[in-house]
Amino acid sequence: MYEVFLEHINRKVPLTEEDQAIIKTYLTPKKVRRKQYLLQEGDVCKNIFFVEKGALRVYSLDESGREHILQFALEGWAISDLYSFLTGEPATYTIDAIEDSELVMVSKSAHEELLKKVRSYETFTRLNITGAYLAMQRRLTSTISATLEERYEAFVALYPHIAERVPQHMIASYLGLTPETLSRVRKRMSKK
Amino acid sequence: MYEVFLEHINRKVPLTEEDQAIIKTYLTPKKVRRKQYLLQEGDVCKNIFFVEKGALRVYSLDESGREHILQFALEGWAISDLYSFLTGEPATYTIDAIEDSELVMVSKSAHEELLKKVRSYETFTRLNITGAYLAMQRRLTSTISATLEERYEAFVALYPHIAERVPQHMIASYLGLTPETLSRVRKRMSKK
DNA sequence: CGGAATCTTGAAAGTGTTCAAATCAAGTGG
DNA sequence: CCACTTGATTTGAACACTTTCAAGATTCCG
Repeated sequence: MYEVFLEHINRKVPLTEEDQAIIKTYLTPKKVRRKQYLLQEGDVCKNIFFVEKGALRVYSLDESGREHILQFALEGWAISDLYSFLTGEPATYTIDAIEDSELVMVSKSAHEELLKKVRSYETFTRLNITGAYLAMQRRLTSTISATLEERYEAFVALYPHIAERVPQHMIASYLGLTPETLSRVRKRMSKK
Repeated sequence: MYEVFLEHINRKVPLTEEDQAIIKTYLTPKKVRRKQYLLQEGDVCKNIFFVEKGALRVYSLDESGREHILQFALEGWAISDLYSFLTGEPATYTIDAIEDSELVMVSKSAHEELLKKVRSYETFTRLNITGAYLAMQRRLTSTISATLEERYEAFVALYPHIAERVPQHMIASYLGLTPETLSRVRKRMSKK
């Protein structure tokens, strides 16, 4: 158990056997079914989830009830409402499962102790958040300056596995446009 | 010298006198004039800059030569093309000074050594990037789901000091709209 | 003072959204 | 395994909003 997760850390920061043993004692496994909530807007986010298997999404809801997907997470990815997790404020995002999934949970107290006790865990956390920051930076730049075609193309090029597994209206939501528009964009593109 | 920078770290992670002394040996001061480049697209970004005084911006240029501002940086903020800095790839962003500014530079080798030698520096780096990540997440959510009025209002509420010191067309660029549109948005808002 | 940059305003063009309906695909229960 | 219900995707037409292009007004800085 926890192999996917530990292997994922190991790829970024080499872990000693001892580190691995310590880390394991702080982890909790969790299985969720398709459409099941992991976090609902308004609740406090008490965990970081690592995906061992399956697919999830984080999204916000606006006044008119529309969903805006902030992030997808497949195998090897981490998912959380980080602001709520760190501050204890109510979550502004909702997390649910797109497919039946198997997760590893790290609670807030576990996370804090691991940061203190296992330096490699802090380094892993730093590298992880740095990667997430850079990915989001690219996405923001593309959202602000690229055409719809380019944005959809860039998404498929960067996350082909997601495009295959996730319904189109969710990809539209991630890209910040309506399902109708994405359908038309795809049609325009297929004509070339 | 370096007081603003060290004080900024201290606010996030308490530093011992010894830590401070070590860190100081890795820093280099730099002054730049208004409109001066710190980094140009295509060059490799060799430093992280901390602003002690002044105002800077990071932006990308699209095919038609339009500027898209990714970030402003005032006193106490850090600025860099992090992807280029970390990977050694050519920068996709340009950095220049909006006002005459005083900076503290951390070179790549200095950054790496500090991460290894001074644990508080790694913790500071982790907290810093986490804060930047959360700020960008809010911005992305607002870009995708809010109206122009709301986005401009949120920007002014969050960064009043920037709105005062930076020309409007740069704020328009940051928000991802044309200067004309921002002018009209402001007019609409003032009528209420 | 004078030129450059900035901000504002107008009208036309372009682009994405909305709303409604049709088509297609998938999952469920009999 | 088929019939049925529900969800997802596509298409069309009218509409709303932002951009573009051009020009005028204002402010800033050398």
